Amino acid sequence: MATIKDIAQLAGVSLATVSRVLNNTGKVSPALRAQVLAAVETLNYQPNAPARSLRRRETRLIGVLIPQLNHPFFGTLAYSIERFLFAEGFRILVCSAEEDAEREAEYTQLLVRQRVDGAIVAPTGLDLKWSAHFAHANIPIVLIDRNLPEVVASRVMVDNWQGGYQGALHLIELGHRHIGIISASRHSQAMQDRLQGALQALHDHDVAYEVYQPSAETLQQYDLGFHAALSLLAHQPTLSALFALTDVTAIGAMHAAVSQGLSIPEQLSILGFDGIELGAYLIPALTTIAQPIEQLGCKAAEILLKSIGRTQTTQEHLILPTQLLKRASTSAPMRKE
Amino acid sequence: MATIKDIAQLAGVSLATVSRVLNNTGKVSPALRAQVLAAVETLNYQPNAPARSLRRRETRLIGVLIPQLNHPFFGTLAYSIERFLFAEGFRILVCSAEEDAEREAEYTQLLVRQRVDGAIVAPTGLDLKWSAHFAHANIPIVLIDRNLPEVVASRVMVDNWQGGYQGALHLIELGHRHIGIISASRHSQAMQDRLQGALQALHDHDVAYEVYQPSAETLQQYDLGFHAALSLLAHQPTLSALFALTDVTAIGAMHAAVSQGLSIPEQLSILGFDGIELGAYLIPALTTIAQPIEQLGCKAAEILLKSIGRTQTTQEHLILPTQLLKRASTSAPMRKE
DNA sequence: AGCCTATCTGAAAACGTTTACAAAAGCTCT
DNA sequence: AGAGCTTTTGTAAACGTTTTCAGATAGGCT
Repeated sequence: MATIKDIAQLAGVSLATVSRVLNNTGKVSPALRAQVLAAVETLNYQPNAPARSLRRRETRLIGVLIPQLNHPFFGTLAYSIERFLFAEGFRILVCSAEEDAEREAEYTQLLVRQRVDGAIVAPTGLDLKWSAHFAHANIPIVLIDRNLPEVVASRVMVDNWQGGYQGALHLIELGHRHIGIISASRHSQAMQDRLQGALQALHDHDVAYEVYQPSAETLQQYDLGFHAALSLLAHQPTLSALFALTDVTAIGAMHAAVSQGLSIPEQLSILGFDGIELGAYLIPALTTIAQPIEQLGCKAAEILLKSIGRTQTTQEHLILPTQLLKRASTSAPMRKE
Repeated sequence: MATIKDIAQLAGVSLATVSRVLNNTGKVSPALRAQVLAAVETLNYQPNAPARSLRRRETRLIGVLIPQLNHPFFGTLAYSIERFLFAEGFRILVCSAEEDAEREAEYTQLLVRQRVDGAIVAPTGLDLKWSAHFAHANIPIVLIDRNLPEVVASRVMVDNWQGGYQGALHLIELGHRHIGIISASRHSQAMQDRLQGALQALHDHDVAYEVYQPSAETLQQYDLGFHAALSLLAHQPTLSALFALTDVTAIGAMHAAVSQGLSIPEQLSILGFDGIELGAYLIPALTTIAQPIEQLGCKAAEILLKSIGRTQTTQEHLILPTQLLKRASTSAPMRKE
């Protein structure tokens, strides 16, 4: 691989001059500039990023730490971040913590060692070790999706409470009077907020409900939705709608309903939460409370970029609204006679 | 951030000694080792990866260049690669080319500049510029999923022809005697292989068929499946099964069939190809010819790692078999009277 | 010609590691 | 005590950039 030295030699100039034309910094005469450029061309020179990072003390690398890369929500998130940052000349290092605090901390150290210029992290929330690593290395971070009050950092979140309210309201307005709610996790703040929002709407309109809370954290979301729906439907035959606090959970619930011979939405309405793309592919397509995933990623990246370089920045807290995506899995309840 | 120098100072030893204990290389007395380790601990030292890369002339970074990160197939692929390489102490730099040759080439240069130790690439196939960049920089690559005969490199592929044959055979054995095939792209070698395999099976068993080939490349796979199914069903009312050469295309076809009031699989069987996870979530769950996605990623990573460091390696060509995932979207044709 | 400025160029020092080499220190033996 | 080892340690030179600083060159004046 050609280095700046080779170029200097071939062009008959000094290292400094080469560096200057490569970076468009300082003054260099048109003649020399042309020679250098020619040499760059013939040698097919590509600057050595590690060397440059070492000297410049910046890597133009951003760490993206998410709980699961293969989950459609986080996949889309990573994708939107990648797109935004690419345009700004940054690359991303994706790390999938697998919902495991150990792995999360390990990955964080890796990012620190890599000297990323910043990081966007959707924490597992199980542990805060990782944040100390970033803090100690003085690496700016932006929290995304999952709120952790203890961590001081900018954050961009979704208004989960409002989403929960909105979702429940949708079902109420359709005419449902007995609604099942399937929560996806007992410990996640986001889930609690969604649940509280939904409950508020139900109270406000004086509608009956049942809540299913998972006992253990270990279950996969799909299975959880499946079992939750089965259990709710068995014990509460008058339920006419299910509000699953996660799309994947909602899909599990859909399968459970079908397995019981119920038709959706005629006999049972099902509402999800997240707005992942695959929901649109289902039959019937899933009505859902959509998070602005793309925007979440872009805003986080934008805020992060602003805080890189600054020594002291104020923390921004951005809360984005959810949106009801009315598709085919919800409708007015069937009249029972 | 603490450097090796700070450690040396605090521990009262030389830089070389610190480096030696950090890397477990060379001999160092237990006493000094302990002092160094203590200093590392108190200073919370994290090695500077760029500096290390510069000196060692290796980055432990692997580029992963895929056409679309948000496509479930490639998302899963990236994920499986990430997992495998993490265990081996490598990180990945994911790049999503967006099915755009320009972007692909641009990303390649980026990876070269980053001095990745190797790359796994699923080429868009539109152009070969990228491969020249890697070759010139002497960076080993492994081709995955899409075969490009012109590129000299190891590759791990799926036996698309056999998958096509297997899929058609499945439908034939169910009793279908008039089968529609929806190809997803006219130019992709993989699609052609799948198509040829399917046609062979149809000829071998003397079964009638219709093929739909997209005219332009621009359509999204889902829309393509939708329109293809609509067109086939309109012109060929005796079709009892559709074989879509891509899962997402199959999903489009499913929606089209439902929109025509057909029930799946009773009135129309639908078979996909890829084995993406979301197929299992559909109702009815999609029967498909599954690619061993996880294995594809792991094997590619494994082969790549073997060739890093070696100056001259033989090229490996690995061809993995597909597998029929019998789910709910195919069945024997309904008897018509 | 001589001086002053403005412009351009190059030598050399950094950035944080690893490593070849040499120096030092500890042995064992005569 | 010193020779001849082996083991442990330190010094200094790389790796490929960027950047400071001083030096060179050229032009415009008197």
